[in-house]
Amino acid sequence: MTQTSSNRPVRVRFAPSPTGHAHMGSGRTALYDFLLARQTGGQLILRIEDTDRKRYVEGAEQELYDTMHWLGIQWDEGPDVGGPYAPYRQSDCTALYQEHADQLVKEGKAYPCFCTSQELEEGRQLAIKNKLPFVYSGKCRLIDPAEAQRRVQAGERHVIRFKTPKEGSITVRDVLRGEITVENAHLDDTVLLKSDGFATYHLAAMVDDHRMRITHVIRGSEWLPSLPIHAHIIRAFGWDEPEWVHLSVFLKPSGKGKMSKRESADLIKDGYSIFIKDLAELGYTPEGVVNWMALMGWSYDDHTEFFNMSDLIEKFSLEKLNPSPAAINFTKLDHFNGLHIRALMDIDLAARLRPYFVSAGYTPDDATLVRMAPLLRERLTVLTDAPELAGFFFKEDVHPEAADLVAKGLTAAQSAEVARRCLAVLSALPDMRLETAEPPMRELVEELALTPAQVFGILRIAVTAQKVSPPLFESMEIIGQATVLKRVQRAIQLLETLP
RNA sequence: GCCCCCAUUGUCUAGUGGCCCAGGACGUGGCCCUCUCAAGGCCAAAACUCGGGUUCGAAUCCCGAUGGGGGCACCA
Repeated sequence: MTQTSSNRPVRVRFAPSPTGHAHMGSGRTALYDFLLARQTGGQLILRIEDTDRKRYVEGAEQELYDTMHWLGIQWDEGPDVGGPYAPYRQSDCTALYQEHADQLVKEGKAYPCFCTSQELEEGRQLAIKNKLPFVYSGKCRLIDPAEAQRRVQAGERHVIRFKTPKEGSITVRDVLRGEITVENAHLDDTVLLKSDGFATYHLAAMVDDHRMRITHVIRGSEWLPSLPIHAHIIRAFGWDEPEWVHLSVFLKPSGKGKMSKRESADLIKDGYSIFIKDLAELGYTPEGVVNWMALMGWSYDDHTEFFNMSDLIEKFSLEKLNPSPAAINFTKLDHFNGLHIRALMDIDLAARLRPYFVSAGYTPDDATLVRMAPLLRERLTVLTDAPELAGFFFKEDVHPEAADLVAKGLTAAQSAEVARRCLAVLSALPDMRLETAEPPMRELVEELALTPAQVFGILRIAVTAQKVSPPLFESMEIIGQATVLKRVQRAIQLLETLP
């Protein structure tokens, strides 16, 4: 049985390679790791898997830390925070992996392989021709160990391969899928140590998971095919296996195939991205992103979908994970983001909006931002919507299109007259508060025998220069009487220029 | 080509033999509210891939087909 909620503390690890931006797939894995660790009072370990020097990207590690922290994920052990099982960066463990590989060679469970990549490629071609699995021929298994040892010591270029059993089968257990049995004949003699002396994932991850006392390995299902090999390696060392949890893959929004680089580029044009760093810049909140990611492949019950981090820590369970591939649904992200924006308090929303106004070129003051918050809250899908919707609050002057000031069903001259009547009413007011401004304006609408839409429409364009805006009277209250009157006067002038 | 995994509305899912002529959410359409836009409320359309079993009874169990996905590197 799986041990999860209300069970003993887990030790889980999030083990990314610093090869690029963190995407939602790794974000979701890290999230589940974090939730499980917190729920059980266990530990989350961050481990950097940088055994491939060719793919290493400078700065990726720092960006990863920033991204995870933005999401609200913290770890208990890692290269940046230390811990009892250091080092937490695999490039610092090269000697350790070599010792483990040597041990297997000495025990006859692994062997040096001197084949060149050209020979390997020929082997693959042969396999295609004979409709056989693409596995290594095992040619170097036949070399006498003493002879192999001599060649290694002579400095001949080689790798270390695992001696996978050729007979029988192996059964492994995945928490979401149950037992999986594979014929050993279909398994490869996997490379453990590369010719540059660095370990492959297969060796390094198994050694580290063991020495770091990892209880649950949560990773993407692209690892499922190599799970039997990993089990063989672990058993060769005589270690205990962790619980294996292979998460479903994400499909592109159409549901046809995995996300590709090209898809990602197209996505940005629509204001979406699979990279978490981009999501932050596009105006998504960590709460929205977390809620959305958590529900991709996991569910709680029939009617609860709104979760914050502490809800998730309480409710998450491995049992409710879904093994089938899931199409990414960005409109659902929009939905969750809107929900979480609406759950924000005024002061919090104001603080989050500030940088977006700044980068749009405005100089917002905090007091105004806080007063605007209740007006914007229900109208935002992403935080980046705010400057376009509410930039007029911070503009000295506003520049409406004259034609837009003409109300539906009225001429320019009639609209100008309406604007003048509005000006008269508004300038007679003691202040611009909603309670003082709205009643007389409603009376004016009746007196003119027009609709509220006509009169307030003219005013809206005059004051905001926008056809769509936050509620008019509340907005005028924030802008203040002097500015409102100035803008209405300007609108009258504009209307008078029209034929 | 070989191996593995998966399969409920357009999408994410609930559902573990009778409570299901299948529930929720997003999206879509309509209505209400309304100073615009949202938000909110109400309503609607929309699914158990197919074929065989097992059983009194199957979305649920078994087999097969089909479809989808993943993997087959000295990448992780």
